[in-house]
Order: sequence, then structure tokens, then C-alpha cells
Amino acid sequence: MTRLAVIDFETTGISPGQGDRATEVAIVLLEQGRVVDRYQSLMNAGVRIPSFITQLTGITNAMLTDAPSAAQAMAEASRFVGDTPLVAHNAAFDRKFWQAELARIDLPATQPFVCTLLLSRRLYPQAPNHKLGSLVDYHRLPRTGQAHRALADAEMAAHLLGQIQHDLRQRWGVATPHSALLMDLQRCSKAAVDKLLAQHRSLAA
DNA sequence: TGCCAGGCCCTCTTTAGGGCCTT
Repeated sequence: MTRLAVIDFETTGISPGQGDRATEVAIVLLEQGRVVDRYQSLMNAGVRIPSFITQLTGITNAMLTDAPSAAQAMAEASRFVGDTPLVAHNAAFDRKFWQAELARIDLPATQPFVCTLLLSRRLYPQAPNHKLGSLVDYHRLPRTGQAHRALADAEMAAHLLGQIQHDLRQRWGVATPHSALLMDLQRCSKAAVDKLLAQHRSLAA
């Protein structure tokens, strides 16, 4: 069974190494491309949210006052994901926070990450840019809530992943665009994309 | 004190620099 978990973090900044912390996490669980479950939680890491982050996300310090602790939310998120491969838009960012927040509570973060940003750069070089919102508009996918909130962004990334898998089947003839192929595709050079997809097309034929 | 992300990718490149993308 093809099972993937699309994840998105809201945070106080861009670098956990510089003290930035997660403020919200959302995960959309997909089986065979269909949403089968969701997890979403604000989390209180005991740090102040910079005002420009509140302007960006709408998440305020007051909203975190009664939120679960970061330890509680991350433990729940870890249980929810299990060993399911994760998917994120600009996965390098979400992977940093996934690893940093789980390390704080001594939990492993060994799940592989699929990146819809890298995949989109390879498959849709003609897109005006590769921001999540722009790609949603480019593919005429549904907006699923307030942008820059974790669940809305995770849902949009899930729709984008669905579009990528659809296009791999319809435009590139790949019968089963499973996570291993997606990871090969995001790692290979741009010049090697066509060759890789041709190999998978011939395997499927 | 002053500084402060980092991986990917393009190009007027490779002995480098800068834009993109995430919050």
C-alpha cells in the first residue's frame, strides 16, 4: 500500500540551530493518494513569537498560552506518523524542525522526506515560480484554508503531490509513482529527469 | 563585538556569487 504523510510546520523563524521553535504542526495522511486521516496541533515551546511571524501566520502568543506543550504535540505527531515516509514543500526546512523538535524529547526522526519543491522544479520548469501557493494556482488546485497555517499548507501540499503523481501517470507514463521513485526523481540532476522517467515507463510497460 | 540557515540550482561558473524557498 502506498502510504505517505504530508507535513507542515509553522515556526518562530527559519533556523532551529539559532533557537527557532515550532509553533504548529499539521500532518495529512494519504493512502493510495486519498486522505485517510489528519493531525493538527498548536504547540507551546515556551518562546515568544516575533511580531512579523504573527503577521505572516496569524498565530499569536495568546493562542499558544493554553496549547499543548511542544513535547506533547511532537510525541503525538511522531506516533501519528510512525515510519510512514514524509512529504513537505521545501522538505529541507520541515525536516530540520522535525529532527530538532523530536531530538528534544529523545525520539528518532528517521523517516525519509519527499520534497514537492524539488519535484516541481524538475517536472514543471515552466511554472512562474515554485512557491507552494503559486503552484496551487498554476495547477488550479483548491485553496484549503488560510495560507501559512499548518493544516491549510499541508492540505495544499497534499493536493500538489496528487497533481505530481497524476502527471507522472498521465504525461510521463509511470504506472506507480511510489515514494522511492519520487525520492530518486528529486535527487537526480535536472538533465537526468527524462532518462529516469523513461526507465520507469519501460518498466511499467 | 558582530555575526547569525542551508540546500538546490543557474550562470557572465568550477579558484564564485547570488536567487529561490521555507518561517
